[in-house]
Amino acid sequence: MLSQTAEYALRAVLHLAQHGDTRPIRVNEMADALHIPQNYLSKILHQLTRHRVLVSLRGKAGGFRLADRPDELSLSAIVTPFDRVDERRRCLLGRPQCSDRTACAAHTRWKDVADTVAQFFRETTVADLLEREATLPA
Amino acid sequence: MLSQTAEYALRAVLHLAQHGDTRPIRVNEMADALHIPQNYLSKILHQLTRHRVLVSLRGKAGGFRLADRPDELSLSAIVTPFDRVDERRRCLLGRPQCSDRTACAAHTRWKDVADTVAQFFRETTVADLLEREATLPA
DNA sequence: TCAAATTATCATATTAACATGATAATAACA
DNA sequence: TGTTATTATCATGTTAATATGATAATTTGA
Repeated sequence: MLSQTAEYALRAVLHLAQHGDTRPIRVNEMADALHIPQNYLSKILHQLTRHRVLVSLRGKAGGFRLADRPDELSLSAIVTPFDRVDERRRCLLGRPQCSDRTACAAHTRWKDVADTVAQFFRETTVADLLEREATLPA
Repeated sequence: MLSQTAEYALRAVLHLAQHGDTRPIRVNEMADALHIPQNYLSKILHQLTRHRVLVSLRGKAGGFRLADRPDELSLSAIVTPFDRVDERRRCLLGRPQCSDRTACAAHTRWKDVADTVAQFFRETTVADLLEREATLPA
């Protein structure tokens, strides 16, 4: 469903939301904690910074922080720099438009499914992902 | 959502369902009609034959036919040799099991979304895809 | 002002998906 | 029985995603 890269991005942002409220978190901290290749993660975090999902701080005591509150940050914002999960192609068969004579029953049903997926990413926030983590039994 | 390969498979099977009821259809016919590379399509059709979705006939007047009636053939059967859309990983974050303390609200919602997708492929048949093609205005 | 710690960037390697080209195996039929 | 048309298979090439390694730029603080 998601590329490796987008999944890394999600996991990294989630880590920041959980641990980054008092100080910036360094790439290598995250890479170690999440088992993601360090230089690869570095580029992903840089991308997220360019898309204003994160803020980066260089030099000593540097690292990354969330640019916004977790409840303001949708999964879509995190993922679209890598996977464009919103402008996902609607037609299962890759036909340019589904309004021609191929707009069959199944195509309509497929559009519903694709919309469900897109809506999930648009409407779910990082805060939603964290919400229950603490309250469930370990 | 689907790999290029799986999409080719779907389109080829659909073509067979529409045109293959009287005689087998050759690879090059399909490749031309659907704009799919011929040798690549050849391997895809071979795979589908090994998975008993198609039947192949060699030699003169050879080609491919559906192994079953269109209403017996699920999209899942066509796609899983290439994309395993059914045993899709449930956890968005790639965590091995979602029953641990990360089984948050959003994870549950994600599982619903993933199930919706899986169900679509399981329950939609080739016949469903064809159903309305003829009855809609061109 | 310089050393250390960090992100940013450049160059390259690896792997898998996608694709092409050529040949072998098989079946039909003149 | 041999020729032709077809699928099956083997070998190779291309491209994009993933990953690694090295260096530059920036910031902090001694």
